[in-house]
Amino acid sequence: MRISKAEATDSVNGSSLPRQRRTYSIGELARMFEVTPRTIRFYEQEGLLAPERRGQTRIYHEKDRVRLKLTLRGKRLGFSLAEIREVIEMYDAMPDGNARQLKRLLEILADKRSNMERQLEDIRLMQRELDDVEMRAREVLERLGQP
Amino acid sequence: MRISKAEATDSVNGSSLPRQRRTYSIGELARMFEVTPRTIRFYEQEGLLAPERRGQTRIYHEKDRVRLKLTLRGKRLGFSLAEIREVIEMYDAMPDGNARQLKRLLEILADKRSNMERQLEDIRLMQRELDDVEMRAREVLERLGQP
DNA sequence: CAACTACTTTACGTTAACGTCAACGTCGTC
DNA sequence: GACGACGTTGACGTTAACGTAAAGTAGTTG
Repeated sequence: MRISKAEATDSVNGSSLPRQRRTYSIGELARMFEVTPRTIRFYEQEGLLAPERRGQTRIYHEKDRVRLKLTLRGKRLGFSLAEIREVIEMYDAMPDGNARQLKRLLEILADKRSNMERQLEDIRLMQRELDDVEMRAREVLERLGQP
Repeated sequence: MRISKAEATDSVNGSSLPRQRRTYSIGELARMFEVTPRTIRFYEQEGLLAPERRGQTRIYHEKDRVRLKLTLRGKRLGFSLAEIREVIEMYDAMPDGNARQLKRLLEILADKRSNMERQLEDIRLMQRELDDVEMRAREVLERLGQP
């Protein structure tokens, strides 16, 4: 569990200004999200990214950046790369997806939802624990005469 | 990311009724929390649990059960066993803890807190994504004439 | 008492998610 | 034209968190 901070502001699809012709090198992207190039290449190998190529070199567009962002967010929520890929793949296949696939997608989404409900509850409970522990710790500190 | 459900209701320390003389075998505990005995032994080996012994056999009390519960909750929130152990250890050492240790504990707690703040935000964002994807999926299904 | 069942230790295997290192190509620039 | 920064592809190493299999013990049940 890293504690990154940047993650470049930008909404996911509500792009009002199509000043989008920006591209990124693997290094830029890596610094942006505080990961290593190795990580990004690994995600590609796992089917989470599919950047353009100029010769050997990878060229990343906005779409790729957004995917990477979603991937990292998913990771922080404890999803495996395989799970994330599954959703991404289905999302991409959506416009022409058959009914069976779409229903499967809805299932997965429902699953992730309940997962997050549980996490919300876990967080609430955990916060109480932390409150409790912190209170006790402060009490002891008090008794030690050290504010 | 498993989707368990049980996790035996019971508050963490607000025990109004001290009908506490219940103990558990490793198997009982395992079924309770839907983990394997192996997992529980592993947690002990990693210093997260320290059950009583009757001969060779492990005997778990309420205290151990609560610890296990907190451990699993921590895991679902993405904490490593090492992190969880650190907090548990400091918590146990609290009554006679020196000021330095206590301040360190408060630091760790603050860290976990900010971690969870971020997770809350991640969850909100992720829920929006899911809403979005689900909407699109339903639209396509609609167009296929299959409610 | 034999067969279960649940428990134990020891030890090696496995998986995910990268890290690390080698060996090489390609720019820009001093 | 040598240097440094950045990129590439293998390929092997590493860590966390268990799984799995072997081999033994302890209680109880028909």
